[in-house]
Amino acid sequence: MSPDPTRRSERSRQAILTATRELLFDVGYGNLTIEGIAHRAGVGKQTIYRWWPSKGAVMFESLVPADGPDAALPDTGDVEADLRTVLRAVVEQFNTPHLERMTRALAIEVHNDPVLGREMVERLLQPQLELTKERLRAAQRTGELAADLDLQVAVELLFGPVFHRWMLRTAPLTPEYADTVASMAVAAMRPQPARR
Amino acid sequence: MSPDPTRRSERSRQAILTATRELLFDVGYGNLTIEGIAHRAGVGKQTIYRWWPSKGAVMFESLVPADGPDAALPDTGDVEADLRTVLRAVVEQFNTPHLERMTRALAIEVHNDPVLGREMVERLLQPQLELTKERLRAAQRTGELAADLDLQVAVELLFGPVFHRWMLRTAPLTPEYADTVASMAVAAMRPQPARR
Amino acid sequence: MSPDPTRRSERSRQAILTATRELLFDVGYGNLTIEGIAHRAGVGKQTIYRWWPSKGAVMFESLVPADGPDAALPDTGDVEADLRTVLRAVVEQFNTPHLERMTRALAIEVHNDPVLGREMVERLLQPQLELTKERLRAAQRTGELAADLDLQVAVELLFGPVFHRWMLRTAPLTPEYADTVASMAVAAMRPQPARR
Amino acid sequence: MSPDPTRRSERSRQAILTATRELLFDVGYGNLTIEGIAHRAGVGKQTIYRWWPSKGAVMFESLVPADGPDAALPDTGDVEADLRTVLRAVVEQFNTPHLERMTRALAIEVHNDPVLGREMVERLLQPQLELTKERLRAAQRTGELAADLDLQVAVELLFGPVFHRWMLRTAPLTPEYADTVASMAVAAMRPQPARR
DNA sequence: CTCTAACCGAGACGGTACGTCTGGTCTTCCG
DNA sequence: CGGAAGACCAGACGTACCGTCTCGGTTAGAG
Repeated sequence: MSPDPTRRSERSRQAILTATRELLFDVGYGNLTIEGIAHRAGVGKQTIYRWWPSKGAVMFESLVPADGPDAALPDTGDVEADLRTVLRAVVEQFNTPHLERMTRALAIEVHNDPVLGREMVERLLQPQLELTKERLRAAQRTGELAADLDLQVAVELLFGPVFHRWMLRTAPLTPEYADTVASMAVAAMRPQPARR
Repeated sequence: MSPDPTRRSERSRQAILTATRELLFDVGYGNLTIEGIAHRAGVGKQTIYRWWPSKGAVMFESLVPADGPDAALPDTGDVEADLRTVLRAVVEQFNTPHLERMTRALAIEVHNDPVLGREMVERLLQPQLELTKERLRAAQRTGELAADLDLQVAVELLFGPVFHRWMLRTAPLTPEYADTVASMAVAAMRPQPARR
Repeated sequence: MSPDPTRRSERSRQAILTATRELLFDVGYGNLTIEGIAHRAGVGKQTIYRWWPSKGAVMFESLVPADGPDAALPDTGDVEADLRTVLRAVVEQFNTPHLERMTRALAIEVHNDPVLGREMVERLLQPQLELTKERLRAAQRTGELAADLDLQVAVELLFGPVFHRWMLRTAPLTPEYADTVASMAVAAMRPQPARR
Repeated sequence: MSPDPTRRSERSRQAILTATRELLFDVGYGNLTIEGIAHRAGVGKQTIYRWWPSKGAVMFESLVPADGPDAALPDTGDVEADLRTVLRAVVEQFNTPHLERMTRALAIEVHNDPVLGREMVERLLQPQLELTKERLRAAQRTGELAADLDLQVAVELLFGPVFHRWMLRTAPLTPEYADTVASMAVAAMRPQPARR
């Protein structure tokens, strides 16, 4: 029924993924076409349709990192400082033009196609969030952060504001902004003293 | 050069905007076409192209509320409670299927077209954020919140986590989640005691 | 439903028919493509599909003569001589390379598509046969040919052998062959003396 | 270089020819594809390309009769009667739907591919014509027909009209028509008395 | 009775063309 | 003269086949 993966040409696969990445930079996601990818990759259209169900799926796979195992976050003993470092990195990534293009393309596909979107989030985003959660867990153990903190909420408190500003372009994404968000989020995550 | 707006047929304009809204629900943004809108509205394509520069612009205008002046947020004297109410309303809106569809369509267009996106944000989002900021200002005056709080950061701390979870579908958007986010954000916004 | 012929662009129509004729000569019927016609004519594919149901229909229309009213056959008073003239003309036409190409293309379409084939035969062939029948009728009136001759059979007796040899390439099509066929066919069409 | 015929799988060969014949009836020549044949025959495409140069060649071979040596024509002593029998048989064959389909497929290929066409004519048609010529020769010996009759012309005079009517569908192919053509053709072939 | 070369089924590959759909522009005619 | 209607050029869509090319797995004849 579905094609035999052992017969698949790795050569063509790589050419398609590379061409997709290049075209994404050159012409943008809105002008990305299957025909364009096939032509640039020197490949028949059917070879794309045989292995991917949609344009979004090709783009997604073309952007999945070759995934060496993600390095753990730094742990200086000061969780707030470490999270500032993380958020500054995120902000920098959002400010890098070609990474921004790619990320917006992914975001559009997340909105367009829930199924594919879920996979993108799981494969591209969750591993990053997981690293952050790991650092937060360590901070819980040292008592820097509240023991009963919901870690999923915590990462959203950290990254949500940055996403919001990036997506909606309501203000510039600066390193200082990253610091502010990190500080405030950590403030909310610390063990709350008497209050309550 | 550009068409004379006094000659414009209000009848056609309304038909186009209504047809756009209906099609957005029926077929989704990805399958929304200018031809489809023209046909459903009983209008020539040229009439659309004459008055709007792009598909996104038509959609945007079709979704702009008839804008009675937005009511101010409630002020019970307890800013945290009031913000919980606000976030619960946002969550409910994100959980209403046809509003979700519309919002995702807008989000896609924000990513696609920065110029149009800016306008959308200004006309549809900023007024809502402004109301929230107003409530926060009141809370600053009563001393509930820190006097030096950056209000733009504050609203992002409130709405960012909800956007993040909605956009990426990482976990269900529940009223309890709204409460948690509101509480934590407010915790970060209160005057910080000795610390610092 | 079907397109409004009053809106039709005569410019495009002529460009398409001309391009079709040229391509028929250049690349042959087997390599004639709709895309090729559209490109050569500087026309969108849809403009072809809007007005013609098939490749054969375009080709057919491109080959229909601008039809000034066909001149009558010569009448020298000697029907056999006149028919030799006619058959020699047919043979010459079959021996002209680009006319042969066109005629074989038409023949293929006659076999392929009975409906279109019928129309081709009626519009392209029948008028020629009718002229011949007219000449035969005159010969019947002068007593040269049998009064009870079935004219449809008569024209088939004249042209059938030539078609046969042309189609099947069983032997060269020479003027002498035309003469022989004309003579024998006329012999069969003359009033048969005692016999009967 | 070219494949070793001793290794050829007779099983596959037969499966291909059978599948071709079946598909010719089922879907028609225009919709006959190599892939379809391969699939129906349970055979790889390469096995077809290895042994035949073109679709037409496969079809041709699939239609070549198993050729027991063709029986001679009847000889009742009355050449006109015998030829009526022959032409009635031809007419009947043209009126048999699946034989008609096959014959039109062959005709198309004759027009398309002169080289293959020549082979088709030689292998499928000429043997039949030869039998007819043999009968005509016998009639020449008995004096029924003119001694100087060109036999190639003679068979074309007999079969040409029938081909013409069949190909162009200008009128129904009836047994009476066969009789008429036979009678007139024979009239033209008899020794011409004084006339000329 | 192996060994090995060729054929075999299968089907992926780079391509071409199909017929359809939509985008954005241009043209015609109606009110 | 604006607007409905829709034809126009352009070109991407996803599908069907083309003819070539691997891939293992028989299979048959030479050693």
